[in-house]
Amino acid sequence: MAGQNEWTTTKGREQSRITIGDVAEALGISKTTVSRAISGKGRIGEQTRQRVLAYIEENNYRPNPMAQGLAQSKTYNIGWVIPGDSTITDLPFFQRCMIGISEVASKENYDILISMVYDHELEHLRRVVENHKVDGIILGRTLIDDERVRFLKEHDIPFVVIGSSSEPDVIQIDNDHVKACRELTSILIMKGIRRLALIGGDENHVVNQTRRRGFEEAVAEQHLNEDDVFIYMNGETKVDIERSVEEALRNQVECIVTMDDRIGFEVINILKRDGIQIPDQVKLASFYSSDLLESNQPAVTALQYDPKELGVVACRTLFDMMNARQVDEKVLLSYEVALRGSTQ
Amino acid sequence: MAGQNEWTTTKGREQSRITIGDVAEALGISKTTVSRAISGKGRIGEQTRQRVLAYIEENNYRPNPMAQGLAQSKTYNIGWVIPGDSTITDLPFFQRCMIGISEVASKENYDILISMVYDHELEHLRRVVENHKVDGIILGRTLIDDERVRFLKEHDIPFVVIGSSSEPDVIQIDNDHVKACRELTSILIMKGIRRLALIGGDENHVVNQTRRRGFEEAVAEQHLNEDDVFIYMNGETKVDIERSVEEALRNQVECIVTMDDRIGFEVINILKRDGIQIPDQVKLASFYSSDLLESNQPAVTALQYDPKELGVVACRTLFDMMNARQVDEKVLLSYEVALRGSTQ
DNA sequence: TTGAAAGCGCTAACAA
DNA sequence: TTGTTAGCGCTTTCAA
Repeated sequence: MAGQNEWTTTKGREQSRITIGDVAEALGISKTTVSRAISGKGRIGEQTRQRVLAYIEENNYRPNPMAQGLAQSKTYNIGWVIPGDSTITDLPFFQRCMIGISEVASKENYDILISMVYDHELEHLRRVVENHKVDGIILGRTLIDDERVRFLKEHDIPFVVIGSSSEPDVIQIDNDHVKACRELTSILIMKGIRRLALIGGDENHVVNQTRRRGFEEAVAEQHLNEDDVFIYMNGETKVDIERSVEEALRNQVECIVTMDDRIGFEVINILKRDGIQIPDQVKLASFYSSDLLESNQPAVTALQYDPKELGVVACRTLFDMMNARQVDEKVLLSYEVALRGSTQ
Repeated sequence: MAGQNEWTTTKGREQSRITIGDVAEALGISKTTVSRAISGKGRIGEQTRQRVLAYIEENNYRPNPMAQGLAQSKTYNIGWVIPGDSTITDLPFFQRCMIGISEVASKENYDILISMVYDHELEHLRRVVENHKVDGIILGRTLIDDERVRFLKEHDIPFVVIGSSSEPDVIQIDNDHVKACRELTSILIMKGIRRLALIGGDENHVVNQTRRRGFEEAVAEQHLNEDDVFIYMNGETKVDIERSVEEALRNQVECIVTMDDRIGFEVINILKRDGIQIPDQVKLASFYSSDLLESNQPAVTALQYDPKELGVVACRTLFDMMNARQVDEKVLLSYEVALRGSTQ
């Protein structure tokens, strides 16, 4: 347990590092030429280019990103900001987004600087931005009134948001929640369901508002009786959800729709506990799917999105912005409705 | 949906940036002096120091980390590597570790470069290391035979591992799993339990091996009959776990011990489904706790660790290494045994 | 206690 | 097509 260990100094390591100057000297050409061979910018003879590339490959030379950064005012990092209060259910979503981001970023030789920031606690975000540690930022979940968004707008750094924002002039990548929720709800109604409840989470999250809107639009379009529809928001704790479920059942709804997988999962547990059969006694659907719901018995009808694709598109868009290309203010990705046993 | 948007060029933004030269000029002193005031290195008059600091504060000047980096061969980034195949149950653990890491790193003006790497797919890790994007690395979960560890050792970059490694000369920060598992197991035995089963996960994870060892040591110390003890490893899927539980029950164990919260949770679901009462018909304990187990009815007896503290210690240790200070090869953090209703 | 000057490794005008 | 020459913004000898 107590072995001691000492480290070579930084200097010791760095000595081994080969620079663009070394390459140039070895090849009897100038640094500029080497630089051009690497970057592809500027004219250069195909022959020299190959020679340089070959040498570089062989001696596995790598440009020093710090030096590149200093010369080009670039960091080769993008910031990935997720909420500090992420729960276990958010995490897999962010993880998959990140896989997409990472994939795109890697191709451009960029890395991901991660930053967890709590609402109203921008300290870390501020550091990253003011220290110019990143060239652009991707923001995870957004709130209705998001300080982070406002902060970034003020600082005039390229950023995109995964999710939707109520703030104007913010580049957003999101799934088409309104349309998706409208479609799923409509399908349920067309299946003959006449009384239904929606149980949702924090009203301050843009996504929850959006889902609610989709639900309500379907209800209106399908001319459902308003008295047959029950909406319970802010289902944060188990107790909240329990109360909502009870009330929904008391109101004899035929189907409970939950806004996300966490709530869906809680509802399942409550129903199981009380011995209420899905879908025989009450049907269940969710506006967001996950393993938890898919592997349930019966599997739960739900909307399916592709978080990784969100990450990919967000990152591409961010690069467009960083390169001063035009981008759409809002991109909406598609979704799938997965009808499963819980609404049979 | 289709608003167009264009971005100011990098140049436009950078113009506003104030440099150490500007500060020096404004104050009528040299860049060197300003640099000294900021870094605290070298002699400098208290008066000038204050004057510089005040000016900097007022005009909120920030040193350009790229330039600092280039001059000092530092990146001011540390790498945080987590397995690409992390599951929903791993994520909260990593998240909390990261909070601890971030806390320590921030104080040293460091940021976190995150990298998800899959087993046998070191590409991204290689990029980060070979491009010298980080000054040191913290590795998340470790495997018995970990390619990442070997890769990092070869590259002679400071790194620490959260968890344990079978590889020699690797700096490790971990909880004292052996002792913890031995203690919990002993307590169970001393409570009078004579037949018990252990259900564990992937045998290739160091942590699972370690937990098993603790369990076995307790069994030996307490002179339990070997025929009364059943160990089932590699409980990856629901089906695996189901089989283990069935077998354990057939063997009439009095208590099931699970290696982590995921398995514990599965066991709970199986027992509930089959109408087997905890703790009346069988007791349950887990070598790793989480919300899932704590909020269960009855709450599950389990070992409690503090992932954030792991992150804190890991990061501090890493800084020690980066500064060529001596560090212990292995640091073991403590734990708590939480006795709850499931073993009453 | 302060400053001048060189240099970190790379890019980009401008010349040739 | 290639090279020369200034920087990028900061640190760090070395000298004053």
